[in-house]
Amino acid sequence: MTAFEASQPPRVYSQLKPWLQDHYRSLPKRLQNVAVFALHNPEVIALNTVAVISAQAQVTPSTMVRFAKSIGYEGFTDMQSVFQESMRHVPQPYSQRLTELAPPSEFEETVLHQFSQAARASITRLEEQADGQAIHAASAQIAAARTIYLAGQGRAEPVVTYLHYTFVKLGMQAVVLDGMASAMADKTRMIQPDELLLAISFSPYTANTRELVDICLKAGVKVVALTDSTLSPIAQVDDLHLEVLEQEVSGFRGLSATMCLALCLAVEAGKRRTEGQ
Amino acid sequence: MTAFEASQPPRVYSQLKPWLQDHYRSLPKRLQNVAVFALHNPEVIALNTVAVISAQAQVTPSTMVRFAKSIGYEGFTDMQSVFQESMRHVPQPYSQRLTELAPPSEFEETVLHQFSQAARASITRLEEQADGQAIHAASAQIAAARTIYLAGQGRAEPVVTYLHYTFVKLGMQAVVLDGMASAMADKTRMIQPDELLLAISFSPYTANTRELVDICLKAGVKVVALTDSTLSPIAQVDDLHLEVLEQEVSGFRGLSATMCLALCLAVEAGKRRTEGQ
DNA sequence: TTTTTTTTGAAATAAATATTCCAAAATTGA
DNA sequence: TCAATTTTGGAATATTTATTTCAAAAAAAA
Repeated sequence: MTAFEASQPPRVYSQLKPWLQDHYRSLPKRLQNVAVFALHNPEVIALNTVAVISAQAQVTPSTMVRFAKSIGYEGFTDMQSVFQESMRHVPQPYSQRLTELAPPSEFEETVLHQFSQAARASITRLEEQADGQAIHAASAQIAAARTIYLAGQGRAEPVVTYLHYTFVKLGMQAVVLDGMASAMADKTRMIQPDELLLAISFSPYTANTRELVDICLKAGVKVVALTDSTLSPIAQVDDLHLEVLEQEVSGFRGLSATMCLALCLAVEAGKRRTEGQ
Repeated sequence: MTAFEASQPPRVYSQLKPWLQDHYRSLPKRLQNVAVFALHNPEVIALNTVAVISAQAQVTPSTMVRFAKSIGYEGFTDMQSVFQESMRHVPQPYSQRLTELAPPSEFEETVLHQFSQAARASITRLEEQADGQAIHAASAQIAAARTIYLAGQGRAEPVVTYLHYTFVKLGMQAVVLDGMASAMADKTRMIQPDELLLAISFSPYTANTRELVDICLKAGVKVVALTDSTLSPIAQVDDLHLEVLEQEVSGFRGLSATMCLALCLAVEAGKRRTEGQ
């Protein structure tokens, strides 16, 4: 028994978060990991057995029980009941919320509401209209490439950053093409035929990225493009391109659907590579 | 064993309802009651033990088990797993059985589907749980700042990039803090009291960003933090922080909801500034 | 470094939970 | 009505699941 015997642990999920936050720092490393896991996966804790949960959290069952006790509960079972409580009376997912139809009474539409709806609609649209074949082919080419070069500016740059992060995490070699326009062109000319350019470009289109695509195509380097419409200059050329269109809200376009597609593409490619195919 | 040995019972909740309706009339009276109870209280079945459930349904535990068997399941435990499935927001990749509904179509679409669903769920969660007051206060502080400094590494870096892009587009001065840890600290020490640090940090947490936050707080510089949970080291300090949690799919977290919140924050701040308030 | 303390995982144990069995009750068919 | 059949509940059993224990490993202190 370590501590926290004085005050009782919370019996409702909403109070559990601050409680955990208070005690987090005084926990050992492994138990801190469990704390993070618990807050991030409440539904897993609510619905599974210690064995299953601890496997997912990458700890042993003992650690799971220990965690429950060290934050004040009688045991795992006791703690689990609090997580289960959070799932009761929760609006069920199978009650399909029609995205566009949402706001019933609340006349006051918050900005967050607007952007959320736009994001959800964009993702739904991506899901429905995405070219499965194209994603298939693109991930295969990415998986086959020795090095992945990433190009994109402006609104596409966060996508490049995210893809770079994800590829590296997956153990794939990825390089971001940045710097001055001329320097980027120079770097691009060094790309080998067994490597690949993944170009991301959105409206308003900059000539720069198109230029890099042209250089690669001339040199026989494979190119995969990610754009917001076939009107994009880099989709003109007859090569592999994926399309994702973000819904606009008062002149602003988000990146929610784009990020979703990017992650999907990266993971798919990573999977393909580890499968050796 | 009474019947239904020929065709297998459904493994997903959505198919369970019609299945139950089909077999309802051929069940004994007491088991019919249980069937009605099950359809009306799926969450009770998902979250409790036979003893508790059968008490609520006003039958004995034996009857509960018999019911599960008579509609084709191996036992109560087997049937319960189907009810639990209905409560998970995202179909778990670890879920053993893809047997029943495993789509013979393209596998790629399934992966996209998973990530899309996770993204939508995350956005919905953000919308429901977001602290409107906190967003309000954060955007006000950002609007008031002469210059906005952005810090974030790893998975947070794309968010930094996107915010920088958006702020600049809105005509607000924004600076990305990057480079070596020591250089970042030096830059941070130059931040003035009428400026602001917008720090983004996700699990697994790096000490670095926390350090920058500490420097600012000591110097009396306003800090707004964006994290994935209150366990984040930068949420520990008593200052303004926003929370956004991305649903995980086979170990990968997207950025869809985060990007949505980031855009919201930036636009809200921009609006506030042009309104001169 | 060495010692002491804390933390951790594997195996053993305890507790609970689901399942089976069987006799009693209810239902059905003559 | 009475016998045959089905259905049901309670108790016994088997299985699963949580918990505890203890020695090894790791971390902290000396």
